[in-house]
Amino acid sequence: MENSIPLNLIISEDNLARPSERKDAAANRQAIMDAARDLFAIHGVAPVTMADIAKEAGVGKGTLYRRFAHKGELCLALLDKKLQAFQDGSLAHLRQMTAEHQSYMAQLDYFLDALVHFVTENLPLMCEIDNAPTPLENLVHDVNQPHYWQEITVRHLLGRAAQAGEITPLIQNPAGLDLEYLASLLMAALNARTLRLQLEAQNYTPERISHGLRQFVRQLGG
Amino acid sequence: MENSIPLNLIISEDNLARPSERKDAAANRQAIMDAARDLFAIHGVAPVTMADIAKEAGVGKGTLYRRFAHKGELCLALLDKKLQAFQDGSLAHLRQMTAEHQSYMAQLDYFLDALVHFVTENLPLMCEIDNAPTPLENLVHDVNQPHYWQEITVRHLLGRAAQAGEITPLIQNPAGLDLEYLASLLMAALNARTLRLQLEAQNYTPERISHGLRQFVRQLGG
DNA sequence: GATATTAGCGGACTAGAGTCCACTTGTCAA
DNA sequence: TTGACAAGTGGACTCTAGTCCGCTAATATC
Repeated sequence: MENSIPLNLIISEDNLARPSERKDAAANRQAIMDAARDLFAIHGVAPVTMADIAKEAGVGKGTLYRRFAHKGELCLALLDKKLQAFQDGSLAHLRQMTAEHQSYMAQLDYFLDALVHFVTENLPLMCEIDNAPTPLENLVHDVNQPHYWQEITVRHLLGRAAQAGEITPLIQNPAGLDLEYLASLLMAALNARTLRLQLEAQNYTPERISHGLRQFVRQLGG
Repeated sequence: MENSIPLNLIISEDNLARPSERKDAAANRQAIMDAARDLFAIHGVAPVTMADIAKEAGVGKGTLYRRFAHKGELCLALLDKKLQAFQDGSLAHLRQMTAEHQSYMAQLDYFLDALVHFVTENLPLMCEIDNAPTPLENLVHDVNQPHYWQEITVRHLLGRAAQAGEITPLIQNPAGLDLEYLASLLMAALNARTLRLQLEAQNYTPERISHGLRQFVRQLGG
C-alpha cells in the first residue's frame, strides 16, 4: 500500500489565491513583512509591538491590521517559506523512507526529530503563532496552521504503523493504543510553549528532548 | 523503602505567612475574592476584566493589584482550597497504595487519572493560571504553582518505579527512559491549554484522555 | 488620648491591542 | 480618457492590563 500523504497540504500564504490585491496593497504587505523581520532581528520578537512595525513600515495601524489580523498571523507569514520548505522536505524524506521499506515507526522517529529541531530553531516566532488569540478550533482545523498538517502526518504514520502491525491499536485490542489521542499527545509535546519551557526553564537541550521523546515512542512498538 | 513525599508541599496562600496584613486589607482581599467568584459564576472567567472585579468588590484598581499581581494569581487564590484538598487527598491515596504494596506505576496511573479529572473540572481557572505572564522559571520552580508539586510527584513516582525495577531508566541502559523528561512530557499532556484543546476543539472526553494517557504510560513498563 | 509610622487605598495615568471610518486611490468598463 | 466604485489607507478611538503616587487611616508607642 502506498503512502498517501498528499504533497501539498499547506495552502501557504503565497500559494493561497489572494484574488484581488492591489499593487499598493501588495507593496505594503511586503514593506510590513520587511519591517517586522528587521525589528525582530534587532530587538527579538516579543518586545516589538504592532505599532512599532507599522511605524517602521511607514504605514498606519489600520493598514497593518488589514493585512494581518494579529501578530501571530504576521509571524506565520514570515515563517511561511521556511515552513513550506520544511514540509516539502520532510514529506519527501518520508516518501523516500517508504520507498526503502523502512518501518512507519522509523518514519515517525525521523519526523519527530525533525519537528523538535524545526520548532526549536524558530521558537520565538512559533511561540507568537501559538499565543495568538486563535479561536481554538482553527488551530486544529485550519490548514494554514502548522499544527494542522503536523498532527495529520503523525496520525497518518501511526495509522500506517498499526496497519503494518508495528503497533497495536485500540480497535484491535482493548489494551491497545488510542492512536488519535497519541497523535494529540505528541503534538502537545512538540508545542512551542512546551518546548520553550523545557529549553529555557528546565535547560534541556533539543537533543535531549528529541531523544527522550523518541525513546518513549520506541517503547510503543514493544 | 518508604514513600518520602512530604505532606505539605504547597505553601498555600492561606498557610503562607502573611506577617502583617491589616484588618482592612484582609477584608478587601476577601471582598475581591467574593466579587471575582460571583462574576466568574455569572459570566465565566475569561470575559471578566480586572476592572470589573475591582468595581464589584468596591475597591480601586490599585487595591486589587496590590493583592493580586494579575488575574492568574487571583484565580490561583480562588482555587487554593480545592488545590490543597486535591493535593492532600491524592498524596494520602498514594501513601495508602504504597502501604498496600501496590506498584509505583499503578500509583502513577492513579495520579494521572486524578489529575486529568481535576484539571478538567477546573479548566477555566487553570487556563487563566496558565496564561498568566509568569516569568516562566516560576512555573517550574515556584512552590505556589500547581505545576511544581505535580511534576515533582510524577518525577518521584517514576524514580521509585525505576528503583523497584518496574521501568528501565536511562542511567541503567542507554536505551532506557529519560525519567526527568518523561515527567515533563506528562505535565505537558496535562497542561490546561492542552486539555482545553483536546476537550473543546477535538471533543475528547476526560475519560478518553485519561485512558489514552495511561494506556500509553502502561507501555513503558512493558 | 496624642503622635509617628507605615501599610493600605484609589483613581489618574501609561501603554499596547485591536476597531472604525472618513478619505484616497487603483482598476476596469465604457 | 473618464468616471464609478471597490479596495485600500491612516490615524483617532476604545478597551484592557497594569503602574504610580499623593492621600488616608490602622496600629504601635508613649
